[in-house]
Amino acid sequence: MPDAADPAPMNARRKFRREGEGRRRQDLIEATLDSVAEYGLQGATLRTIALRAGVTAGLIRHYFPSKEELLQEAYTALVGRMTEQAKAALVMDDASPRQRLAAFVTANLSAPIIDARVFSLWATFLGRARADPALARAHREGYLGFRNEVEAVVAGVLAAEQRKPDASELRHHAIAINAIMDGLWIEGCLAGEMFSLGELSAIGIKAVEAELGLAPLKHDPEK
Amino acid sequence: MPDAADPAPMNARRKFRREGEGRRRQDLIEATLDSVAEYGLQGATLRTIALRAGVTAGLIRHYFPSKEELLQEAYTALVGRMTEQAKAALVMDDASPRQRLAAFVTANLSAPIIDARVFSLWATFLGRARADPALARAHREGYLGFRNEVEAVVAGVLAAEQRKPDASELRHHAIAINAIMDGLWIEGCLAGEMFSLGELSAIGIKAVEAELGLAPLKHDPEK
DNA sequence: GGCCTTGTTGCGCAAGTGTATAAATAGCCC
DNA sequence: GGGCTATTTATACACTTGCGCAACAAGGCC
Repeated sequence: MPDAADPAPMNARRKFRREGEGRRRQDLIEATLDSVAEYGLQGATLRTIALRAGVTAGLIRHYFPSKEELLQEAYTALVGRMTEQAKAALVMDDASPRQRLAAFVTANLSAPIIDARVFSLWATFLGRARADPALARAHREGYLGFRNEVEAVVAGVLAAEQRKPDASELRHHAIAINAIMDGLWIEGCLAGEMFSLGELSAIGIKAVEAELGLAPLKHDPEK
Repeated sequence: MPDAADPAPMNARRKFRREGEGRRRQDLIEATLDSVAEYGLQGATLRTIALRAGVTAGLIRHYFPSKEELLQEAYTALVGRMTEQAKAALVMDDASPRQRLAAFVTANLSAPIIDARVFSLWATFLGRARADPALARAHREGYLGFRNEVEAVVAGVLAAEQRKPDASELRHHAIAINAIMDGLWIEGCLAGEMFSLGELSAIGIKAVEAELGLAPLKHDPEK
């Protein structure tokens, strides 16, 4: 039976469910971030992304006019989530400024902010910032926003210590502390198993307090 | 005259010069780094790289068995050059330990180490470290090597101050100082125009000295 | 100067890419 | 329950990619 030309409905069309636009877009963005983290920008093809999202490639075009726009939105979502998590550690109103600072440092040097997948995404996208002004701008805004948060926390700590830093001094402290946290974040993401639990936080807190010239408070809480 | 089947030698074959293997490989690696920095890993195609190196794409296969090996060697070359430059600032034997430390910090926060192109490459490759064990290992070795340099310099400074830190304390200092320099390096590469000349070095030196608990030496060199 | 090695070119190929578009069907409205 | 429409699938297409291969010529050697 060579060419049976079987008209039987053996080739059934794939079943599918309709989803709301918000849900689909969110799923596609998440699948995009997953694919980029795993395969890089080159390996994150539309077909790979669609497969991970559980749809077919053509559908992506229905929600995003081009692949570039999808990547753009995915990066925006990533940056937004990162800054949101970072700031979340600051909503402890009943603590002393110094305690807030320590908690801020610790939060940014622990899960879920210390995360190899997020670091891969951060590095992958940032590698293209030099050639992509939109990426560069998105990063710049996120960076300055974060640094301003740091500066505000530092100002609170110094005020509680009766110190009156001028704007330049405050800016330098914020830049340095931001650098400390960035550097430790990278080390934690890339080689987390090299550090014992809480070690990075301890190093970070000590370094930040040294930068600010805070006397190390030991077992004696009374000065 | 439709199909003149012109056998005339109008299609001249491209002229070329033979180069030594070392020179060609080096040129190809440089062209690869340029392409990756400009177009990303996705845009750095064999044809793009060959064009920049002034050869045809096929030749690359003659020196590198696959594109992946070419990228691998390019990254190795990049890391090697970076660490080499970083260590170059340490070859000043006639300086005090503290001066050596300051010079080390300054060198790592100035050109040519502060460089947007190098940062793009660093980030691009590191973004794939999670999925590529070879990249991860290359980075790990470079990082540990650099941190050991830092630790050695720190040990020298503290010894000159009559201080006897234990291994754990020394390690923590090295991790923190490494983080400070990494963080400031990133900020300088990504947004160099936001900082005045020498500002990053000044911030870095102050932060490092604060981390080590060194008294800020002002106009009075005598203690 | 002619030969011989091999660095180098030029072209082809199969696989995979993003995009375009027509056909189908899921699910809401009445 | 029967249409209507927008979501989703499926397929086609032009193009690029990394790689393979055979012809070619540059330049050292005798």
